[in-house]
Amino acid sequence: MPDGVPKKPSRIQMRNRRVILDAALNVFSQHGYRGATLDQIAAEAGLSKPNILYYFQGKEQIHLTLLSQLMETWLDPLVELDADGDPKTEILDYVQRKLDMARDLPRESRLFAGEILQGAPRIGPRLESDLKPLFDQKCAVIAGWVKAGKIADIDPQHLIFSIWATTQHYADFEAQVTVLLGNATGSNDTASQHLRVMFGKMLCVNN
Amino acid sequence: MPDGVPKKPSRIQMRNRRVILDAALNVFSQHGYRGATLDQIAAEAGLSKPNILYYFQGKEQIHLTLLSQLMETWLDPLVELDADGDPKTEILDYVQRKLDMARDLPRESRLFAGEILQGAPRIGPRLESDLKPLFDQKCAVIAGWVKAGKIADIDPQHLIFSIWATTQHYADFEAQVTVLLGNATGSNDTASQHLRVMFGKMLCVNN
DNA sequence: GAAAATTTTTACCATTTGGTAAATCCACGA
DNA sequence: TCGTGGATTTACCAAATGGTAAAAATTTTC
Repeated sequence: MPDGVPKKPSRIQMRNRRVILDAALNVFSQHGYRGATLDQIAAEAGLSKPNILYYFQGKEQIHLTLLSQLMETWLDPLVELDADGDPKTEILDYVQRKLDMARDLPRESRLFAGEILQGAPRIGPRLESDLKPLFDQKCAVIAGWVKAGKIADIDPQHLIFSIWATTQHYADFEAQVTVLLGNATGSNDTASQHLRVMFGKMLCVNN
Repeated sequence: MPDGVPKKPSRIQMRNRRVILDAALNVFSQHGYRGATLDQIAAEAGLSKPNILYYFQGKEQIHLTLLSQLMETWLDPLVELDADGDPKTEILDYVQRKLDMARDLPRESRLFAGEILQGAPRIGPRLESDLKPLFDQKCAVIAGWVKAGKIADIDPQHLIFSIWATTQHYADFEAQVTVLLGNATGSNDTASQHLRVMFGKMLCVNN
């Protein structure tokens, strides 16, 4: 059986892979792909550099692994958008899920933002193969709601862009947001409330 | 006069500084601070690396110079927001100016986004000193409009965040937008129309 | 408990990168 | 046209960086 079953990873392999990926997520999300170094990742993971390269083929593979894992998580909230649900509720719930994700997974949000910002040099293909089909499908769903007069006449594509932009903003531009809000108050769900009002009014059929 | 007047720069100095900064903007906006190299900048500028270091003290100074110059341009559209104008018009025009800037200066938008994404390590102080006062002032203006019942009851801070996020999205996430829109049609002002409708409905007092 | 397999460390290496010193080139005013 | 000061190149350098080979340590298996 010269190449058949990849052999299941040992406990120690599982643990160290997780530790390395978590450390790499910290470093990559903060410094970008080129700004991150294997030494930093190794230090953060509490392992030696050669030991890291025992678990991953190289720097690029670590980055790619992170992006791949992230892609699934990233699409989840949109997958859940249900064509058979109440249109306004479905969209507002989607906004909330996206905002929750930016809150709970800011490192992932920044990792993704950094990759796209640089022209998606590594994840580009998966945008086409994974993201675009889902995007087109959900745009069609929303277009159906518009045509049926269930929500206001709005361009589905740009609606989704606006949802992404406004929700991810709180993770990706956190440094700026923190400065401007004075980060004193528990302004946590002020954003949630604002976005709920904003998209709520936008979808309203009257006026 | 051992240190008084800095002496006015020659034509060749003016030209080369501009050339270098333009090249650096290309490289920094595409690869981030650490991802950019002096060799890349030199190649892009058509100069040798030591020659670049003849005009700037180092890599960091080039980056800082770009960010400083950018800061002014960046704040301009918000400065123009007039407390004495028609509230809805003022805000919608501001959205349009921001969107125009994302269209005309995508490199600058990405440079800024990259810096903030990494925690604003170099421009942080100027967020406090330059951006925050202006932000607070304009928030007060908008809050006044809200209190006077001239626009809907909306949180000024988060309104501005939403405007920044949605407009800059088209520059910062261009790689993604291009994939998802199929970049075929002249979808240039579809975004403008969408944002106009979106923020227009949001500010509407009725309902 | 010894052999086999896996994991970790030590000691490197080639390349890249930001930066410097000094020699050379060149424009331009006297 | 010649000298002078600014502009440019050549030849480097030390540190950092991604990565490797092989020995040593450790765990697992029989």
